[in-house]
Amino acid sequence: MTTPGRGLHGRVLDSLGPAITAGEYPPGSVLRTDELAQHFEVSRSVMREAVRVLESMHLVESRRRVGVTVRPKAEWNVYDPQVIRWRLAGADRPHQLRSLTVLRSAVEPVAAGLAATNATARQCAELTECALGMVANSRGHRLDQYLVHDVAFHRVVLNASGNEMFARLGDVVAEVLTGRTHHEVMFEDPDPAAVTLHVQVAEAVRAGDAVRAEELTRQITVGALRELDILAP
Amino acid sequence: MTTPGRGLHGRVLDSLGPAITAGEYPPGSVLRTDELAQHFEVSRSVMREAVRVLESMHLVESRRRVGVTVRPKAEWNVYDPQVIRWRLAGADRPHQLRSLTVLRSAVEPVAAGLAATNATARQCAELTECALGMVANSRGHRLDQYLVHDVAFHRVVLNASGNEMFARLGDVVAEVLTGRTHHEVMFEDPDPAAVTLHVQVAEAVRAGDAVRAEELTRQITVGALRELDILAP
DNA sequence: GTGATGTATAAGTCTGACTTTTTGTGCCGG
DNA sequence: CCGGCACAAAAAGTCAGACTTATACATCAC
Repeated sequence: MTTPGRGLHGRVLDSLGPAITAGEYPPGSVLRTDELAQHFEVSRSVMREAVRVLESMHLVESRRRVGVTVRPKAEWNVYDPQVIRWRLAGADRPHQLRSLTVLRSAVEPVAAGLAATNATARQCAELTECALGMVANSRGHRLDQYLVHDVAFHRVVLNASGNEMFARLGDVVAEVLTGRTHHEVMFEDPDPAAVTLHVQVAEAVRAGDAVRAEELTRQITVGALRELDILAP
Repeated sequence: MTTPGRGLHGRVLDSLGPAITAGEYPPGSVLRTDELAQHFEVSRSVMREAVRVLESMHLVESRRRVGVTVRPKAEWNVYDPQVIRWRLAGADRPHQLRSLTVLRSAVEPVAAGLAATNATARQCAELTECALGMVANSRGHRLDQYLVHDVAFHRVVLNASGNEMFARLGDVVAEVLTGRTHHEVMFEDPDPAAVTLHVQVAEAVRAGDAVRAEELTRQITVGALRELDILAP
């Protein structure tokens, strides 16, 4: 699904990044570049590049005469897609999934409202296409195909909003939806009400009805929150 | 305000990062590590570390036998605080400010609603303190002090939401508020209505009234959107 | 035209020596 | 006993150079 680490430093990151985000090295821990290089059997230059990347994600801080110290969780760049993937792959996956779903519930309705006024004809067409694809695969345990269209749907909405910050959350939403399907409720068919809501959102966007698109999307995200027991049913 | 680049590679980034985000090297441009190293008068190792960081921000892609190519804007990690700062310092500052304000308008109301149910007594106290500080400095061209309290206020709300993704947007909001004060309307005193709204939000959060806190904060963000002519007055 | 082969290129890797900053310590004087 | 100052050790930071590897592109055979 995700491109594995390019080059040696990438493979080091694939191993060290998840270890840090998983709390294997608790905040305040001090690592030394030379030891890490030995442990991963790479040269110091490669190790230094890996540390630089971790530093740019605010996962660690490198200081002279001290070493590489792990920063407190609150300072991590939690919007970095790489960090998100590492955390989703780790132990606090459920917690991460909740945080991201709450974020979705704030962003997606507003994005849908903007999409209603900004979407191009092409995007409207894609939207209805995705919605139809969801309908077509909503019964008979065709969850894989359903998921593909669901992800595409939300991606188009975020892109159509015309706001680059929203657009960049497409990957995040994709991860959340995929994670939910593959780990929570992969047995049953999707909620028919949710499917209907997606179709209606597509209609509202096409009709340019911002208020309606926003409200309908809010209902979709409310459903997502309920699934994770963040809201009472 | 922001920590300048630590070490040589940091100084290279301070120069190269803004150049890329400003479009000085348009997407698709190919740079070569050796040339860059010469240009910045640093060794290849230092240059490589800088490129690695840019790569982790998805600003560039490094491929063998090709060089370092600048990626299209749509792929940049626009949530990276460093990238945000670089862009705010550059030419498309107005555009960036708009995008971020729209993001605020989506996130902050929801965050305020959550804060109403999750804020600790300590946080409630801080909130009223900030609000009072805003009131005290809302007249007589004391914009600097007003700004300090305004930033602190929104930071507390985002932290009190209990959602780590929201909390991490504190820096972004701070940049937006600071940017607005220092470049848009720094002559006149702040809108009295906005000041009142902040006080009322503090009250609502303290009272645990989530719906009211959300609605009031929505009014604040609507005001921010109007200021940038994103919404009609 | 298509496919195999070769080659030049730029990134990737490694090593070792050297520099610089910073922390901690220990000595000395007060 | 304490405060400050100088010194030494430790770890990151920097550099230069040699070597390796992947790959785009051109060339050639069919």
